[in-house]
Amino acid sequence: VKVTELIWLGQQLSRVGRTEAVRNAPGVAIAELIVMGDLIDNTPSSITEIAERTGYAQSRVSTAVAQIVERGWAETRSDPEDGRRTVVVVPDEMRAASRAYQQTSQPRPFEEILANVDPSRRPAIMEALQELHDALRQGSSSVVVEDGD
Amino acid sequence: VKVTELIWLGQQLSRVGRTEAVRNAPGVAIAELIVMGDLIDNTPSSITEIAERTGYAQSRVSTAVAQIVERGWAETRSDPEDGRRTVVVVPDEMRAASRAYQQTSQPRPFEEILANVDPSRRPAIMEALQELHDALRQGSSSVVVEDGD
DNA sequence: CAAGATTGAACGCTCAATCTTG
DNA sequence: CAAGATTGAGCGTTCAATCTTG
Repeated sequence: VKVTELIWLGQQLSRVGRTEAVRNAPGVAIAELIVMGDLIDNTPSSITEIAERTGYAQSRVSTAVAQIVERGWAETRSDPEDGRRTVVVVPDEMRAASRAYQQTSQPRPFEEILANVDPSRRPAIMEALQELHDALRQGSSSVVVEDGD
Repeated sequence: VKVTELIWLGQQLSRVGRTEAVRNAPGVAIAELIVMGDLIDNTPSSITEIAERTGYAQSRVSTAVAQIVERGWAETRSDPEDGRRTVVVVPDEMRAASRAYQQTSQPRPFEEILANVDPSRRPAIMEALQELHDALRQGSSSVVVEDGD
């Protein structure tokens, strides 16, 4: 894999995902969805923590969280131990909704990505993507919420 | 893999690659490098063909090619069969230089990506990325040049 | 007419700086 | 002082429209 291939591949993957996201949630910025996904998988977090995990700039996370709260998808509270920190809390209903969504419209973008892949190889590819995702995320020291149904 | 995870993963992959590319080729736009990589792997192509394969907008490819030619990395010729078409030709020396480059500085960005991956799984992950790349590219009907040394 | 060049608006992001406030 | 909000400049890209030219 060449460096340009890596860049290109990354662009295509996020492009396909982005197209799907825009279809399902028109008018919602991608950064908001990424932040929501991050919040769903983690314990209540400060702006800085979210920025570190997602890789977005602090200013971007700050505005994204503001929009998320405006949408009623999460709440912000003051950290009782450090009043300066804004802790973003996502209600469990959102986690449940997210899980429900996964089961219905999961296939679409992955079908597109795997269209030209040998069917017998598809599970291995998906598994590799998941591992890669988890490993990269781990690099940002995230704490995964074991989200018991 | 959730849709937001797909988008995030894609962003990280291209971000890591982009950082490496900027380090090695400061002042060169990413789109130029992607187009160069595309040209190296394909027979001489028109602007439209490059745009279809890379997924970049026609206007972006047009300006990127202009800059590439200015750098002396490729030449444009008129298609003898259709004077309207601009055929972009990359000299074999560039292919050789690209290959030489692969062998030297290949490791860097992939080290970073695979840092938190179980070492025994790394070959499988890299293989999966290559397959995925080739499959997605195939979707844009590219003609790979068998680049005999 | 179709291929490509060119240009300008819009978008989303980063970066950097500044302001507010525990 | 540090966390976060806010704002503006800069960058790269898409989109859409227009112009040029075989």
